[in-house]
Amino acid sequence: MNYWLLKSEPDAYSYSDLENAPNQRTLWDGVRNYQARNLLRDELRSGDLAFFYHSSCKEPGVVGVCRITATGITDPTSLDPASDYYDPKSSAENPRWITVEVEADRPLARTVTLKELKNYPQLEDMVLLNRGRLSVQPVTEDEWQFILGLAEQ
DNA sequence: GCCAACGTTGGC
DNA sequence: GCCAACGTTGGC
Repeated sequence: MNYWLLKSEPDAYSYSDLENAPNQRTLWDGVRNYQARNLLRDELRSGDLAFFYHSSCKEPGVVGVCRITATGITDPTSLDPASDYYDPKSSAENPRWITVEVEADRPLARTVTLKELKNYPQLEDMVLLNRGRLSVQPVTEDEWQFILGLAEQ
């Protein structure tokens, strides 16, 4: 099993929005970055776990855990001319944007803030801290366990 | 294929 | 609102 970190702006879609969604699941749509798309398409597997990270907000940080429940799904917003995420270069026959379904697993006992994550040498190689703008990114098992531990402090 | 201009992300 | 760090676009 692999671990990931998914960013979302809470004003657009927060962890509590996921908890309140039907079946506590949602399609992780709207990603329009090829590096992130390649991870969604090729690397994420059903059963993998991901941190839910709140970005561009008052207190950026990890707020919860979610689980990947389905993969290889064409992003429907890319085919919808009415969507902000519509991409005329994508089609049902040759989809350009592939995504996954996620399910809320559990909220962290507290938000582990970005500010705090920067303090620990154990996390200095985290993608989050070194490649700021990637919205889907891998987390190592050590990083995963360490951050879960922080949340319990 | 290079690279300048431009757009976006996201922390602060 | 600012701006650094990228990513994308498009002329050449």
